[in-house]
Amino acid sequence: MTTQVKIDRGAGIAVWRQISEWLKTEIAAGRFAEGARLPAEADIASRFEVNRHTVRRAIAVLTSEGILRADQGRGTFVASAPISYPIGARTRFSEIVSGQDRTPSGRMIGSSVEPADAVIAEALSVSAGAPLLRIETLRVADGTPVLVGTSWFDQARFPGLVAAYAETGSFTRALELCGVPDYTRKETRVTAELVAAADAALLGLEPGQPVLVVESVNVDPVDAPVQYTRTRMAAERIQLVIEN
Amino acid sequence: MTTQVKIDRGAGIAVWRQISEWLKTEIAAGRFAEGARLPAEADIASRFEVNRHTVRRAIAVLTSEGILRADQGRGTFVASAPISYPIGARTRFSEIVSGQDRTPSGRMIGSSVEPADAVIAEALSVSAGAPLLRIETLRVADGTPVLVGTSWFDQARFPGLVAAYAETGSFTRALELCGVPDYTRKETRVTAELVAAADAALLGLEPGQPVLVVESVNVDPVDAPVQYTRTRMAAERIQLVIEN
DNA sequence: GGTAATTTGTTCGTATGTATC
DNA sequence: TGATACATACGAACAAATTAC
Repeated sequence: MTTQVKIDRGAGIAVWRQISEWLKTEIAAGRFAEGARLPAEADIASRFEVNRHTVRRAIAVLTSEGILRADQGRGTFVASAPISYPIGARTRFSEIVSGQDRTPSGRMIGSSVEPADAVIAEALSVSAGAPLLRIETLRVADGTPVLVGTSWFDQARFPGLVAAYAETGSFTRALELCGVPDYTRKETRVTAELVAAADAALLGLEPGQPVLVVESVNVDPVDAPVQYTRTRMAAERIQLVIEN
Repeated sequence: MTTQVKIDRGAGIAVWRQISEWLKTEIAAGRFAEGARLPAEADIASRFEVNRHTVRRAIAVLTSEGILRADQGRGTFVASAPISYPIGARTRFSEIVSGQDRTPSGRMIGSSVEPADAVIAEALSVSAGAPLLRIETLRVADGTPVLVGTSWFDQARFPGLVAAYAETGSFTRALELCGVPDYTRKETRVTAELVAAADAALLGLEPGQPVLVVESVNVDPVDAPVQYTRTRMAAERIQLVIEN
């Protein structure tokens, strides 16, 4: 049963908007399944007796909202549902992703040693200017890049961390090797920004798209700060979930 | 004492980037206080012996990051720190804002009755298509618009809610009048999007700026869903804080 | 209230360095 | 080596908004 919707011209609502609303409700109602291909633009156009450009405009706004995904030459598809990313004391990327029947992976983009700026020094309880390890990582779920993260560690405390991370590919295990048996997330701050050029390339995002920026501090069992992380997440592919 | 910094040409780092880093560290070090006016572009340009365009580019990246704020004719200012918005079971806008020595206010933008779409019906445990009250609000802190929220309620359960909200200006008190003595936040989902045109006008944002989108469900003391809210927050003015 | 000075915003044009093929 | 594309940097002039006198 497809809802019979007519275009209402001269109703003060642009035709492209009426079509985009129709598409939205069809998708929300599940009549176009996740990942399904939409009818060709020409078919939608003839169904509503409008020009194909009108349909294109309707589709364009939904792609910019991340609801649709248009691949040149292949067609337009209902975007896959965003990954739900629970924010809690024991957030671990790989566990979250595998819990949603997706395959996680990740790799180190780079690492360096740099002096602590005022904000990070405060968060890690080191003096400003103290040398910090910086590790840049890219996390992927089911082949789609989802987030890039920058983590800072006190170099004096964890001299062997970069090697340990390069070997294990996991902060949890790398920190174990460096004598931190467990860690928990203490505070999390969330904002949104426009994607930086370098991140856009890594995440496969168009410039001008929004990213969620999550800054958090991980502490060891005795509550000493261990890791400061700034994560940029492709907003259209992820949804943070806070349970109360 | 202002740090003496020289521009290093031919060092592989663009001049505009060196200036933007310099500005960033000056601000982080507190040498330009929050709300303070920066030297005029022309002055910074002559201080570093570069073109004004070069300074403008440095300033542009910092405005896009929300660190600076440029007003034509007035000058360029260090942006005020974002409001910290704790997400918890008892989140109340007015308490959060007054707790940070800012003056909260708000007004109702509009209200209507509309049939429940699939997602909201599920969240509010009503059948799809059931009539819902939709209330649109704008929240302001210290004269700056911070967020626009759309809330949905089951009309059958709260027929007098719009009037109660219009009178009290508070969901807490309006729900009290409708027989809900207290409510708590059950689940919160966070994403980011580009601001919609209508919201941009309300929030005083440029089109193309990111907004944090927070969707949440409030439940009454017996855990029945009462209110579904979709809030759009000016990302540059707010920071969500999740304590663990 | 009017005017000039100040400051950011916009649009031309020109030249140079850098990376890629 | 040359051709090309792109980002960077400079210069000049003017528009638009705000402030100071």
